[in-house]
Amino acid sequence: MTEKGLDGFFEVFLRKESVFFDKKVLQSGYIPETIPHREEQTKQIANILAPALKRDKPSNIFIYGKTGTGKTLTIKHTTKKLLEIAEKENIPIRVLYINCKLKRSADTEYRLIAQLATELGKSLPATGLPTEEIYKAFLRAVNKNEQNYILILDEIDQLINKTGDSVLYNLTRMNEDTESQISIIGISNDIMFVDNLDPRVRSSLSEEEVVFPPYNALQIQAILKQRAELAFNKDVLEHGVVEKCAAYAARDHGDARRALELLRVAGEVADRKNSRKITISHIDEAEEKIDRDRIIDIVTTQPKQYQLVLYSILSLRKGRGNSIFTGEVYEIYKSLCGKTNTSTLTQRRVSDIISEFDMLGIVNAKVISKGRYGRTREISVEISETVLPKIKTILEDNVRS
DNA sequence: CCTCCACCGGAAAGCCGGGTCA
DNA sequence: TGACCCGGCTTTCCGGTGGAGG
Repeated sequence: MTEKGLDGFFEVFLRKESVFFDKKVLQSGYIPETIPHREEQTKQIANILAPALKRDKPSNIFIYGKTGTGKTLTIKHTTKKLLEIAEKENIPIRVLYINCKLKRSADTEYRLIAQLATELGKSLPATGLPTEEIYKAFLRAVNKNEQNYILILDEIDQLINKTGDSVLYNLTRMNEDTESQISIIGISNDIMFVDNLDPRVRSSLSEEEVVFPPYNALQIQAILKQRAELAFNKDVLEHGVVEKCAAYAARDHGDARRALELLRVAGEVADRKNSRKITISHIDEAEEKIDRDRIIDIVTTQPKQYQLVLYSILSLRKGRGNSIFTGEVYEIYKSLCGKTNTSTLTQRRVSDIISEFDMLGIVNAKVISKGRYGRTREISVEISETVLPKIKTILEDNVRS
């Protein structure tokens, strides 16, 4: 494209009609004014938190529900309203929201507490100090201005599974050492999570419990309609589009986030095709695109050793059907390491890497017994045929360099 | 019914690179 | 500078095991 052409391109782009009126509405950070089909939960949470306005300590809350059931949204919405009132009436309440899954920021005990302290204005080194020191700093920050603190720990199960429940124990016990009041709201999408907790921690964390059931197809439709109204220009949605989006999402446990993403991407597809309407076939394309992007993203961001392992699996796949075993993979992997001058990991480690691929859903590995011939994992590739060639080229390039 | 394969997968410990502090 | 801390990645060690074949 020549420079002139590029100017033209941008100009055309600017003038081009879009199906979107306000795309933000479909993005994940958007908090709508009302949350359909969550009235019950909103009310419960509001009831529990309200005492904070009278300077009492609200009970700790444990919230659970599958992904995309509106947990985070509802909590944010409710606390936002609470804060508005508090501000108007001059009541000191501080809400701290932490997502425990965020890598390198709140996924260990040290980092979580450091993050909390940082939010309260203490700047702390990201590493180096004893954990106890970090607690003290946090406590000092909390004590500095006496008030009610509401601590929201999103995806708390991730944190606890990794680091054990001592963090929660320490946090719940902190109230004894301070004049301020700290309430904890734990959000989890694993229902079993509480059962594995230390009984003391469990009883104090789940003084109150709020459950978010999955949405059904009709509810998802309502949500989509509410957002579509704001996000799109008039009359761009072809008949049946919302219904189809909802159906996709309802198919696996009513994940509203996915439904919204699907709708957004479908809009982008329509835009790219200069279509002034979003049609049902755009939905299909969007679904495929989301799937493809996800896998490519996962694969390309893996470290080199992982890519070597995956490449070994893929090269074993052709030729024979779906029965690849750990031992074979390891053999190929070893020779690949030799060829590319990479340090070779132990089989134990490679075995873990295969499990991780399994969890990411790009491979299916189940343990089987071949009787006399030992026990191993039977590995099959879960990448759809349409993306495989692309993945392979990416891997080949990366593996070589 | 027993054996024994070829791994699985938990626990612990080591190494490294990030850092603090006196 | 050296003692010490945290966290991520690996290695070492090792007990455990489903089921085909004897």
